[in-house]
Amino acid sequence: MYCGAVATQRPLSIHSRPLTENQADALSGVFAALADPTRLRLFDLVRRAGDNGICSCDLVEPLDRSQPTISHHLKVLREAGLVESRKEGTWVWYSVAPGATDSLQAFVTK
Amino acid sequence: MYCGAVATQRPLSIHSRPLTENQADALSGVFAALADPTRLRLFDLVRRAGDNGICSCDLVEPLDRSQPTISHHLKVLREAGLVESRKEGTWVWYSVAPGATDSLQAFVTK
DNA sequence: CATCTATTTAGATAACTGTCAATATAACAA
DNA sequence: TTGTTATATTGACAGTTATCTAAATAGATG
Repeated sequence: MYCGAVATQRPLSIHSRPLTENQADALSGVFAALADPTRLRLFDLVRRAGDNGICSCDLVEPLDRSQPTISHHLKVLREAGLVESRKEGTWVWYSVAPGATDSLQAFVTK
Repeated sequence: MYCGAVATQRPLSIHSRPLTENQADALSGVFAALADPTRLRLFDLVRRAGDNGICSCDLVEPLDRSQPTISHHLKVLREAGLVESRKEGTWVWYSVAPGATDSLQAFVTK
């Protein structure tokens, strides 16, 4: 068990502590939302669309997946807080949620 | 199919194009490595250890998982290019790989 | 060599996930 | 109302994964 480790290392930030179980659950959930290639490309496409967003109907063809599959992935992204949607008639427009990647940035750049 | 979308949005960077399938595969793999709470906490602990790294034996107890499970997760992190390991006697020391989070930062901050 | 310890590998299992076809729902239009 | 279109939900299935116990490997030390 003892391997001669010494406690001389300096924490990355004096204000932060190791991730708690709850923090890790929450943050890993956001990572998980982007851990699928189809979903990652979906998020990328939505992000490129800017403030107007992009119609769900325009996301099926470029990703070569069935419409239900795209719908499912968009739901995952939405529930992870990465995108938001607004309904307009029969169409649904997706755009990047405000602060979507804040938690990721905070973790990845610290 | 047609939903009245107009191509007025400006790309996030004139130098970047939508993620290709290959790019998405690669990048989502890195996200996947951090998409598990235990692995995320592992990476966090390794990162806090600084340049010296941290002995694998000191990662089992704080995460409350069996030693083989921790070994498995460290392998996943290593294969994702997030950590590197060096053997010292019977112990293995883990530290953050150089440029570990570069691809994540590039995607998340763009 | 024999033994002890740290780590990895193997095998098993339960849970989760990405996908599709089929169906349901919702909104518009005639 | 009837029909058409866009999206969501359901149910199924194959593949992946997180976890454990048990066993194997590797290195240190008598």
